[in-house]
Amino acid sequence: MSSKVQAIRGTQDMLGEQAERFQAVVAAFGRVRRLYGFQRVEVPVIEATAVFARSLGETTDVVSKEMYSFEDRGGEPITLRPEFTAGICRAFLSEGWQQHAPLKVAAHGPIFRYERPQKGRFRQFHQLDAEIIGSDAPAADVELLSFADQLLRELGVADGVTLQLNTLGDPETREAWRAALVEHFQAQREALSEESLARLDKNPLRILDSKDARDRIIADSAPAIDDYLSEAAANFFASVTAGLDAAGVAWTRNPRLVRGLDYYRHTAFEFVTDRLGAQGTVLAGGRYDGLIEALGGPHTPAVGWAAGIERLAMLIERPEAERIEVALVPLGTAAEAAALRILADLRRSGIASDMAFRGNMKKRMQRADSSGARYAIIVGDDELARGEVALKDLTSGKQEAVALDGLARRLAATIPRGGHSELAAGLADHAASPSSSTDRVAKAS
RNA sequence: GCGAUCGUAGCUCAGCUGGUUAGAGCAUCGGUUUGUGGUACCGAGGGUCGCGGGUUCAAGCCCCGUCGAUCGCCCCA
Repeated sequence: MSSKVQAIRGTQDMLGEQAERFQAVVAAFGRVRRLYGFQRVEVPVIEATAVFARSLGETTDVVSKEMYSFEDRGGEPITLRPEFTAGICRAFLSEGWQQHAPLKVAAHGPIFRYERPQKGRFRQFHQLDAEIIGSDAPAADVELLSFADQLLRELGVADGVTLQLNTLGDPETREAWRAALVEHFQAQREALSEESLARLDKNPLRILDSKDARDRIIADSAPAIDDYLSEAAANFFASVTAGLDAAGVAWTRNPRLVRGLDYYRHTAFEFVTDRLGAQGTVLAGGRYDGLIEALGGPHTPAVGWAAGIERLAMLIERPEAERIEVALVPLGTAAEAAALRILADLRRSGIASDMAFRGNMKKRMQRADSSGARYAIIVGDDELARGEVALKDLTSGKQEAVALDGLARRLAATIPRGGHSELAAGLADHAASPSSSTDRVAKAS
């Protein structure tokens, strides 16, 4: 294999079921996004490295070791986006989108991180992303979390997933708590793991979610943020949780859920599953009121989340495979020309169809069958002479002669329009029953 | 960056303590007189056993390296 071309480590090629799962996640995101009034936004995959370096704080491991950075031919430092948020905030500033604040936007696409691949973790992966920029209201947090919650419900993964919620408070709260934590850990530093000793200098909050048993005892007895919350911060968090309760979004408090970077304020959350090993976080986000300032903009409060498409795709029920409705089976050269005409008519009428044009009739019928089509249209010289075709129902095996004239129109009336009306079909499914799509999968399998 | 396990046909795997021309199922392609699919039967193609080196009379099997995969650690914006 060494002489053959191969995919870059940590990238993936998807076909068939994998691609269908991926597409199902994106389609659900698109539907729910519209229900919540989030506009679709498109931003570049590449940005000036400074966009991410400044938003992430220049020094961290994240910036120095885990970004795909390079110089372009003009010598400009460029980075493949390691997240959506910084790029969207940059666009918010450089495109003058402040005039639209508060701005509700959603995006999805490839994300790059130079990491060791493992389960549900790739170097090129894909995220869904939602942001509300320019609102300091707790209602924005609630809105965003409701969106996330409904998305996971519609994907059918909500049952195995819990929303863990915490507050990091306002800057004063955060500083006071951080100082108390450092003091607490310093006092017992001999008992900490080596990793946590390093964290003590770099990122003390992270000791709270250490997996090491030695750290756990110390972390569990660490001071809780609740004792340091300012009145304003406490009120903010209370509004968020009350809003979630009112909206019927289930949550649990996780006082050890933290974010390392200073621009995070108030709400932090993760939707977590136990079904993906060490990579159990399926959707995560929080309030980042300090980020836009870090990019050189005016103080602009904002909240957002991102979710890994691949991880969600692994969790959902297998989606129904895409298939065509009608397969044409022409017999002979004259018939093939006629069949091409019929095929074009069907497709223009919105009926997904294809043609089997190789092999003898048996092979062609086999191909028609394995395409998953509901009908086969058999076009032979006999039929053509009479101005008809044979329409065979591949489920029942019944076959009848049908006039060529108006064939596409007749079929269009009985066959649901397929292919390019996925969004409408999805909405219809949802209206009928939230679980209808999984029901169909169950029946099909 | 670190550790563990793994790497045989497109896919899932078999290949006994190292011993002739490396197998199966599925898939693909063709055939059972180009007019009828889901079954059945016959046949074909497809592998320098990830790659490189070493040990040996002999390596798919043992050793080293390398690349890749998987799972975990670190990290997780």
